[in-house]
Amino acid sequence: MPFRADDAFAAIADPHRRQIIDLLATGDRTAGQVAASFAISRPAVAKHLKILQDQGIVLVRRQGRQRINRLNPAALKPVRDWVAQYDRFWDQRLAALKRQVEDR
Amino acid sequence: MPFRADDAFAAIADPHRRQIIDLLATGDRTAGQVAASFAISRPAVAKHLKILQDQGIVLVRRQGRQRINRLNPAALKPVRDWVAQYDRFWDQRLAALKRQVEDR
DNA sequence: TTGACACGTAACTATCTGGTGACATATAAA
DNA sequence: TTTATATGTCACCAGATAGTTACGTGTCAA
Repeated sequence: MPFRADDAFAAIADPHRRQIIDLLATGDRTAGQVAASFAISRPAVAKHLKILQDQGIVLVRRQGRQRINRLNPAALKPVRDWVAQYDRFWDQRLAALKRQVEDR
Repeated sequence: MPFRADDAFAAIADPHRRQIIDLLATGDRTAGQVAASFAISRPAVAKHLKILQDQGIVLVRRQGRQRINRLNPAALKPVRDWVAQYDRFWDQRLAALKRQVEDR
């Protein structure tokens, strides 16, 4: 049984999708604008966008015949939290500070 | 051209591999011990371990006929750093503190 | 040396994935 | 209404992935 790519971890596994996220971090973009930034075809980008949308990482609002994509970084929190477990292994000081902040 | 799963992001995309990482975080384990913790076959686990080893996320030392696997969380840093870019979106305060620490 | 054990590595299969081109739909403009 | 634009979606393909069983290799014990 192969695993289903249905979580945030799988969503960010693809380099193109990470690039899309990084691009949207600089500002909202229509699907066409996003596609124009990549060498792959528009349908390929649309698929990536859909996967990101399904995970809530990208939110869409319609504006006329355009669909404006907006980054929702909060959806990355599961990934961030999982990885943050291991912060202490490479940065004790930072982890200690972080715990202080979070426990407050 | 499909993407090659050859980075840390792809390595942690599989739920089994994250479980292996979480298991090794509690202590070193032989390949057999790791395999015993999962419903999938031993070769399947061996493959996952190899992928993690190739990324440096898991280190191996031989001890007689055993191969002891040890977690090397520092190899997760690329993931952590990428995700951390977006910390500020959901926790301004924490991000500010972090920058203070890191810039020092 | 013989056998058991721990482990890695084929070889193979089913399924998922990312990609493409062609087509459908909906909105804006002429 | 007609045409152009923006976008989503379908059908399909090649390659990657995760899983299996079978087998090979090296090490310890009797």
